Amino acid sequence: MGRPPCCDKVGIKKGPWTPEEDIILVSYIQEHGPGNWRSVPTNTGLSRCSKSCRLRWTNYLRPGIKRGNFTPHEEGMIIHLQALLGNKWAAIASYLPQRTDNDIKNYWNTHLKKKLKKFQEASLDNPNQVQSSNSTSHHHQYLSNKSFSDRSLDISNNHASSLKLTQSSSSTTYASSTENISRLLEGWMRTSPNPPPLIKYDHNNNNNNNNFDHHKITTTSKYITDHGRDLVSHEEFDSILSFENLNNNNNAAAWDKSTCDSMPEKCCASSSSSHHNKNNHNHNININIKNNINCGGAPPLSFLEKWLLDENVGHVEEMMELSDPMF
DNA sequence: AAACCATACAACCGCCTCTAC
DNA sequence: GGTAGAGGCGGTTGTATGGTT
Repeated sequence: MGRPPCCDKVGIKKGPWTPEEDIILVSYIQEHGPGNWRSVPTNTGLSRCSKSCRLRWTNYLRPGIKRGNFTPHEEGMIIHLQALLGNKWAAIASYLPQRTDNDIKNYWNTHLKKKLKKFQEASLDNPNQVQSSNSTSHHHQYLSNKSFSDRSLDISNNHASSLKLTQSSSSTTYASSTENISRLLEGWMRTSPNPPPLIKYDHNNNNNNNNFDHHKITTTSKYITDHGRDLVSHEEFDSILSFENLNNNNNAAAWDKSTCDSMPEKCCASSSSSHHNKNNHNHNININIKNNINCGGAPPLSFLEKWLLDENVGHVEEMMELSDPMF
Protein backbone atom coordinates (compact mmCIF):
# COMPACT_ATOMS: atom_id res chain seq x y z
CA MET A 1 0.00 0.00 0.00
CA GLY A 2 1.39 3.33 -0.98
CA ARG A 3 1.83 6.25 1.24
CA PRO A 4 -1.25 8.41 1.61
CA PRO A 5 -1.15 11.84 -0.01
CA CYS A 6 0.00 14.76 2.09
CA CYS A 7 -3.50 16.10 2.08
CA ASP A 8 -6.93 15.09 1.06
CA LYS A 9 -7.17 15.65 -2.67
CA VAL A 10 -10.94 16.08 -2.57
CA GLY A 11 -11.87 19.74 -2.56
CA ILE A 12 -8.30 20.89 -2.85
CA LYS A 13 -7.92 23.74 -5.27
CA LYS A 14 -5.07 23.60 -7.74
CA GLY A 15 -3.60 25.97 -10.24
CA PRO A 16 -2.56 29.58 -10.00
CA TRP A 17 -3.10 31.44 -6.78
CA THR A 18 -5.45 34.38 -6.73
CA PRO A 19 -4.55 37.66 -5.01
CA GLU A 20 -7.28 37.01 -2.50
CA GLU A 21 -5.69 33.71 -1.55
CA ASP A 22 -2.33 35.41 -1.34
CA ILE A 23 -3.69 38.03 1.00
CA ILE A 24 -5.25 35.40 3.21
CA LEU A 25 -2.01 33.46 3.35
CA VAL A 26 0.16 36.51 3.96
CA SER A 27 -2.20 37.75 6.65
CA TYR A 28 -2.07 34.42 8.39
CA ILE A 29 1.70 34.18 8.24
CA GLN A 30 2.03 37.76 9.33
CA GLU A 31 0.14 36.82 12.44
CA HIS A 32 1.47 33.35 13.14
CA GLY A 33 4.74 33.21 11.31
CA PRO A 34 5.73 30.62 8.72
CA GLY A 35 5.67 27.00 9.73
CA ASN A 36 3.17 24.38 10.78
CA TRP A 37 1.93 24.32 7.24
CA ARG A 38 -0.37 21.45 7.92
CA SER A 39 -2.63 23.72 9.92
CA VAL A 40 -2.56 26.61 7.49
CA PRO A 41 -5.36 25.46 5.18
CA THR A 42 -7.54 24.59 8.14
CA ASN A 43 -6.94 27.83 9.97
CA THR A 44 -7.19 30.08 6.96
CA GLY A 45 -9.99 28.36 5.14
CA LEU A 46 -7.88 28.14 2.04
CA SER A 47 -8.78 25.23 -0.19
CA ARG A 48 -5.14 24.53 -0.78
CA CYS A 49 -2.94 21.73 0.35
CA SER A 50 -0.33 22.56 2.96
CA LYS A 51 2.49 22.00 0.56
CA SER A 52 0.98 24.39 -1.89
CA CYS A 53 0.75 27.02 0.84
CA ARG A 54 4.35 26.50 1.83
CA LEU A 55 5.58 26.68 -1.74
CA ARG A 56 3.53 29.76 -2.45
CA TRP A 57 5.08 31.45 0.54
CA THR A 58 8.67 30.37 0.04
CA ASN A 59 8.73 30.87 -3.70
CA TYR A 60 6.62 33.91 -4.15
CA LEU A 61 5.21 35.75 -1.16
CA ARG A 62 8.11 35.65 1.26
CA PRO A 63 9.65 39.09 1.74
CA GLY A 64 13.11 39.57 0.40
CA ILE A 65 12.59 37.66 -2.80
CA LYS A 66 14.08 39.35 -5.78
CA ARG A 67 12.29 38.79 -9.03
CA GLY A 68 13.06 39.73 -12.54
CA ASN A 69 16.30 39.75 -14.41
CA PHE A 70 19.27 37.89 -13.10
CA THR A 71 22.36 40.04 -13.06
CA PRO A 72 25.53 38.81 -14.76
CA HIS A 73 26.93 38.47 -11.27
CA GLU A 74 24.12 36.18 -10.20
CA GLU A 75 24.32 34.29 -13.44
CA GLY A 76 27.98 33.69 -12.94
CA MET A 77 27.40 32.48 -9.44
CA ILE A 78 24.75 30.06 -10.58
CA ILE A 79 26.94 28.71 -13.31
CA HIS A 80 29.83 28.29 -10.97
CA LEU A 81 27.85 26.77 -8.14
CA GLN A 82 26.03 24.44 -10.47
CA ALA A 83 29.35 23.22 -11.72
CA LEU A 84 30.47 22.85 -8.13
CA LEU A 85 27.39 21.31 -6.59
CA GLY A 86 25.31 19.95 -9.41
CA ASN A 87 21.57 20.44 -9.36
CA LYS A 88 21.46 21.24 -5.68
CA TRP A 89 19.22 24.20 -6.18
CA ALA A 90 18.53 24.77 -2.52
CA ALA A 91 22.23 24.89 -1.80
CA ILE A 92 22.84 27.20 -4.72
CA ALA A 93 19.98 29.39 -3.56
CA SER A 94 21.76 29.69 -0.23
CA TYR A 95 24.35 31.80 -2.01
CA LEU A 96 21.77 33.94 -3.74
CA PRO A 97 19.72 35.01 -0.77
CA GLN A 98 17.14 36.92 -2.75
CA ARG A 99 16.48 34.11 -5.16
CA THR A 100 14.46 31.00 -4.57
CA ASP A 101 15.63 27.57 -5.52
CA ASN A 102 12.69 27.34 -7.85
CA ASP A 103 13.67 30.56 -9.57
CA ILE A 104 17.23 29.44 -9.95
CA LYS A 105 16.17 26.07 -11.21
CA ASN A 106 13.86 27.62 -13.75
CA TYR A 107 16.49 30.08 -14.83
CA TRP A 108 19.01 27.34 -15.24
CA ASN A 109 16.65 25.18 -17.24
CA THR A 110 15.33 27.92 -19.46
CA HIS A 111 18.35 30.14 -19.93
CA LEU A 112 21.66 28.96 -18.69
CA LYS A 113 21.55 25.38 -19.86
CA LYS A 114 20.92 26.48 -23.39
CA LYS A 115 23.51 29.19 -23.23
CA LEU A 116 26.10 26.85 -21.87
CA LYS A 117 25.30 24.41 -24.59
CA LYS A 118 25.67 27.08 -27.20
CA PHE A 119 28.86 28.20 -25.64
CA GLN A 120 30.17 24.68 -25.55
CA GLU A 121 29.52 24.32 -29.23
CA ALA A 122 31.08 27.68 -29.91
CA SER A 123 34.10 26.89 -27.82
CA LEU A 124 34.60 23.65 -29.67
CA ASP A 125 34.40 25.52 -32.92
CA ASN A 126 36.73 28.31 -31.91
CA PRO A 127 38.64 27.67 -28.70
CA ASN A 128 41.01 30.64 -29.19
CA GLN A 129 38.20 33.13 -29.01
CA VAL A 130 37.01 31.55 -25.83
CA GLN A 131 40.44 31.79 -24.31
CA SER A 132 40.73 35.49 -24.99
CA SER A 133 37.37 36.32 -23.48
CA ASN A 134 38.45 34.84 -20.21
CA SER A 135 40.72 37.68 -19.33
CA THR A 136 37.96 40.21 -19.22
CA SER A 137 35.58 38.16 -17.18
CA HIS A 138 33.51 40.22 -14.84
CA HIS A 139 33.07 37.14 -12.74
CA HIS A 140 36.70 36.90 -11.81
CA GLN A 141 35.92 39.15 -8.90
CA TYR A 142 34.60 36.22 -6.98
CA LEU A 143 36.22 33.38 -8.82
CA SER A 144 39.30 34.12 -6.90
CA ASN A 145 41.62 31.37 -7.91
CA LYS A 146 41.95 28.29 -10.01
CA SER A 147 42.78 25.82 -7.35
CA PHE A 148 39.72 23.74 -7.77
CA SER A 149 39.37 22.57 -11.29
CA ASP A 150 40.97 24.78 -13.86
CA ARG A 151 39.02 23.17 -16.57
CA SER A 152 35.62 23.60 -15.02
CA LEU A 153 36.31 27.03 -13.66
CA ASP A 154 37.55 28.26 -16.95
CA ILE A 155 34.49 26.97 -18.62
CA SER A 156 32.30 28.58 -16.02
CA ASN A 157 34.05 31.89 -16.31
CA ASN A 158 33.97 31.83 -20.02
CA HIS A 159 30.35 31.00 -20.11
CA ALA A 160 29.44 33.72 -17.74
CA SER A 161 31.53 36.38 -19.33
CA SER A 162 30.84 35.66 -22.91
CA LEU A 163 27.16 35.19 -22.66
CA LYS A 164 25.41 38.43 -23.29
CA LEU A 165 22.16 38.53 -21.47
CA THR A 166 19.33 39.07 -23.84
CA GLN A 167 16.52 38.13 -21.55
CA SER A 168 13.50 40.30 -21.71
CA SER A 169 12.07 41.98 -18.71
CA SER A 170 10.78 38.95 -16.94
CA SER A 171 8.55 40.40 -14.35
CA THR A 172 5.57 38.31 -13.62
CA THR A 173 2.13 39.29 -14.67
CA TYR A 174 -0.17 39.19 -11.76
CA ALA A 175 -3.86 39.70 -11.55
CA SER A 176 -5.46 42.18 -9.19
CA SER A 177 -5.00 43.59 -5.73
CA THR A 178 -1.26 43.28 -5.36
CA GLU A 179 -1.14 46.55 -3.54
CA ASN A 180 -3.05 44.97 -0.71
CA ILE A 181 -0.43 42.32 -0.38
CA SER A 182 2.20 44.98 -0.55
CA ARG A 183 0.59 46.77 2.36
CA LEU A 184 0.44 43.60 4.34
CA LEU A 185 4.06 42.94 3.69
CA GLU A 186 5.02 46.46 4.57
CA GLY A 187 3.12 46.09 7.79
CA TRP A 188 5.09 43.02 8.54
CA MET A 189 8.28 44.79 7.74
CA ARG A 190 7.45 47.44 10.27
CA THR A 191 6.70 44.95 12.98
CA SER A 192 9.60 42.68 12.25
CA PRO A 193 12.65 43.37 14.44
CA ASN A 194 15.06 42.58 11.63
CA PRO A 195 13.19 42.87 8.41
CA PRO A 196 14.56 41.44 5.22
CA PRO A 197 14.52 43.47 2.03
CA LEU A 198 11.06 44.23 0.85
CA ILE A 199 9.33 43.08 -2.27
CA LYS A 200 7.53 45.98 -3.75
CA TYR A 201 4.59 45.63 -6.00
CA ASP A 202 5.33 48.20 -8.61
CA HIS A 203 2.19 49.93 -9.66
CA ASN A 204 3.94 52.52 -11.74
CA ASN A 205 6.06 50.45 -13.99
CA ASN A 206 6.65 51.42 -17.55
CA ASN A 207 4.41 48.89 -19.12
CA ASN A 208 1.56 50.89 -20.49
CA ASN A 209 -0.51 47.83 -20.99
CA ASN A 210 -1.01 47.51 -17.31
CA ASN A 211 -4.33 48.34 -15.89
CA PHE A 212 -5.53 48.13 -12.38
CA ASP A 213 -6.11 44.42 -12.58
CA HIS A 214 -2.82 43.54 -14.14
CA HIS A 215 0.03 44.99 -12.22
CA LYS A 216 3.41 43.66 -12.73
CA ILE A 217 5.44 42.64 -9.78
CA THR A 218 8.95 43.86 -9.87
CA THR A 219 11.63 43.84 -7.33
CA THR A 220 12.21 47.19 -5.83
CA SER A 221 15.49 48.69 -6.80
CA LYS A 222 15.77 50.28 -3.40
CA TYR A 223 15.62 48.65 -0.04
CA ILE A 224 13.43 50.55 2.28
CA THR A 225 13.85 51.18 5.96
CA ASP A 226 11.02 51.10 8.41
CA HIS A 227 10.73 54.82 7.94
CA GLY A 228 10.35 54.43 4.24
CA ARG A 229 13.77 55.82 3.48
CA ASP A 230 15.92 54.25 0.84
CA LEU A 231 18.57 52.20 2.48
CA VAL A 232 20.73 50.85 -0.23
CA SER A 233 20.46 50.68 -3.95
CA HIS A 234 20.00 47.49 -5.86
CA GLU A 235 23.51 47.65 -7.19
CA GLU A 236 24.92 48.32 -3.79
CA PHE A 237 23.05 45.42 -2.36
CA ASP A 238 24.27 43.25 -5.15
CA SER A 239 27.74 44.23 -4.22
CA ILE A 240 27.11 43.57 -0.57
CA LEU A 241 26.16 40.06 -1.45
CA SER A 242 29.49 39.29 -2.95
CA PHE A 243 31.29 36.48 -1.25
CA GLU A 244 33.97 38.74 0.05
CA ASN A 245 31.50 40.93 1.84
CA LEU A 246 29.50 38.06 3.12
CA ASN A 247 32.62 36.68 4.57
CA ASN A 248 33.67 39.87 6.19
CA ASN A 249 30.59 41.21 7.82
CA ASN A 250 27.14 40.34 8.91
CA ASN A 251 25.16 41.58 5.99
CA ALA A 252 23.58 38.19 5.65
CA ALA A 253 21.73 38.66 8.89
CA ALA A 254 18.49 39.68 7.30
CA TRP A 255 18.65 36.77 5.00
CA ASP A 256 19.41 34.41 7.81
CA LYS A 257 16.33 35.51 9.61
CA SER A 258 13.98 35.20 6.74
CA THR A 259 15.54 31.97 5.70
CA CYS A 260 15.44 30.53 9.14
CA ASP A 261 11.85 31.53 9.50
CA SER A 262 10.84 29.54 6.57
CA MET A 263 13.50 26.89 6.73
CA PRO A 264 14.23 26.31 10.37
CA GLU A 265 16.30 23.23 9.78
CA LYS A 266 18.96 25.40 8.26
CA CYS A 267 19.64 27.26 11.45
CA CYS A 268 22.55 25.95 13.42
CA ALA A 269 21.86 22.41 12.33
CA SER A 270 25.45 21.58 12.87
CA SER A 271 24.96 18.00 13.84
CA SER A 272 26.65 16.46 10.91
CA SER A 273 26.48 13.18 12.75
CA SER A 274 22.77 13.17 12.16
CA HIS A 275 23.43 13.05 8.48
CA HIS A 276 24.68 9.54 8.14
CA ASN A 277 23.08 9.44 4.80
CA LYS A 278 23.55 6.81 2.22
CA ASN A 279 23.79 9.27 -0.57
CA ASN A 280 26.76 10.62 -2.38
CA HIS A 281 29.15 13.12 -0.93
CA ASN A 282 27.36 15.91 -2.71
CA HIS A 283 24.85 15.70 0.04
CA ASN A 284 27.56 16.19 2.63
CA ILE A 285 28.89 19.13 0.72
CA ASN A 286 25.42 20.55 0.74
CA ILE A 287 25.12 20.14 4.48
CA ASN A 288 28.46 21.71 5.17
CA ILE A 289 27.70 24.63 2.94
CA LYS A 290 24.43 25.19 4.73
CA ASN A 291 26.15 25.02 8.06
CA ASN A 292 28.73 27.51 6.96
CA ILE A 293 26.08 29.88 5.77
CA ASN A 294 23.98 29.78 8.85
CA CYS A 295 26.66 29.71 11.45
CA GLY A 296 28.79 32.53 10.21
CA GLY A 297 28.01 33.68 6.73
CA ALA A 298 28.69 32.22 3.33
CA PRO A 299 32.26 31.28 2.67
CA PRO A 300 33.99 32.47 -0.44
CA LEU A 301 34.30 29.98 -3.20
CA SER A 302 37.97 29.70 -2.61
CA PHE A 303 37.08 28.42 0.79
CA LEU A 304 34.79 25.85 -0.72
CA GLU A 305 37.38 24.84 -3.16
CA LYS A 306 39.90 24.48 -0.39
CA TRP A 307 37.47 22.48 1.63
CA LEU A 308 36.72 20.25 -1.28
CA LEU A 309 40.34 19.72 -1.97
CA ASP A 310 41.08 19.03 1.64
CA GLU A 311 38.21 16.71 2.29
CA ASN A 312 37.51 15.15 -1.02
CA VAL A 313 40.77 14.73 -2.77
CA GLY A 314 40.28 12.38 -5.59
CA HIS A 315 36.56 12.93 -5.75
CA VAL A 316 36.48 16.41 -7.12
CA GLU A 317 36.91 15.57 -10.73
CA GLU A 318 34.47 12.76 -10.37
CA MET A 319 31.92 15.07 -8.83
CA MET A 320 32.40 17.61 -11.52
CA GLU A 321 31.77 15.03 -14.14
CA LEU A 322 28.72 13.78 -12.36
CA SER A 323 27.32 17.22 -11.89
CA ASP A 324 27.23 17.98 -15.55
CA PRO A 325 28.63 15.93 -18.37
CA MET A 326 29.95 18.96 -20.15
CA PHE A 327 32.21 19.83 -17.31
C1' DA B 1 -6.11 38.22 -38.11
C1' DA B 2 -5.28 33.64 -37.11
C1' DA B 3 -2.62 29.65 -36.41
C1' DC B 4 1.38 27.83 -34.86
C1' DC B 5 5.57 27.63 -32.23
C1' DA B 6 8.85 28.89 -28.58
C1' DT B 7 9.72 30.56 -24.18
C1' DA B 8 9.21 31.56 -19.29
C1' DC B 9 7.75 30.49 -15.01
C1' DA B 10 4.31 29.15 -11.46
C1' DA B 11 2.82 25.18 -9.57
C1' DC B 12 2.41 20.24 -8.94
C1' DC B 13 4.17 15.56 -8.04
C1' DG B 14 6.74 12.09 -6.00
C1' DC B 15 10.49 10.84 -3.37
C1' DC B 16 13.52 11.69 0.46
C1' DT B 17 14.97 13.04 5.15
C1' DC B 18 14.05 14.25 9.67
C1' DT B 19 11.69 13.91 13.86
C1' DA B 20 8.34 12.73 17.28
C1' DC B 21 6.13 9.06 19.31
C1' DG C 1 14.08 0.09 16.39
C1' DG C 2 9.88 0.89 13.78
C1' DT C 3 6.36 3.85 12.04
C1' DA C 4 3.90 7.81 10.53
C1' DG C 5 3.60 12.54 9.55
C1' DA C 6 5.59 16.97 8.21
C1' DG C 7 8.48 19.44 5.58
C1' DG C 8 12.11 19.89 1.93
C1' DC C 9 13.97 19.11 -2.57
C1' DG C 10 14.44 18.29 -7.46
C1' DG C 11 12.12 16.99 -11.67
C1' DT C 12 8.42 17.83 -14.50
C1' DT C 13 4.18 19.74 -16.28
C1' DG C 14 0.68 23.21 -17.47
C1' DT C 15 -0.34 27.49 -19.04
C1' DA C 16 0.14 32.27 -20.21
C1' DT C 17 2.58 35.17 -23.17
C1' DG C 18 5.25 36.72 -27.03
C1' DG C 19 7.07 36.02 -31.57
C1' DT C 20 6.81 34.28 -36.22
C1' DT C 21 4.71 32.78 -40.36
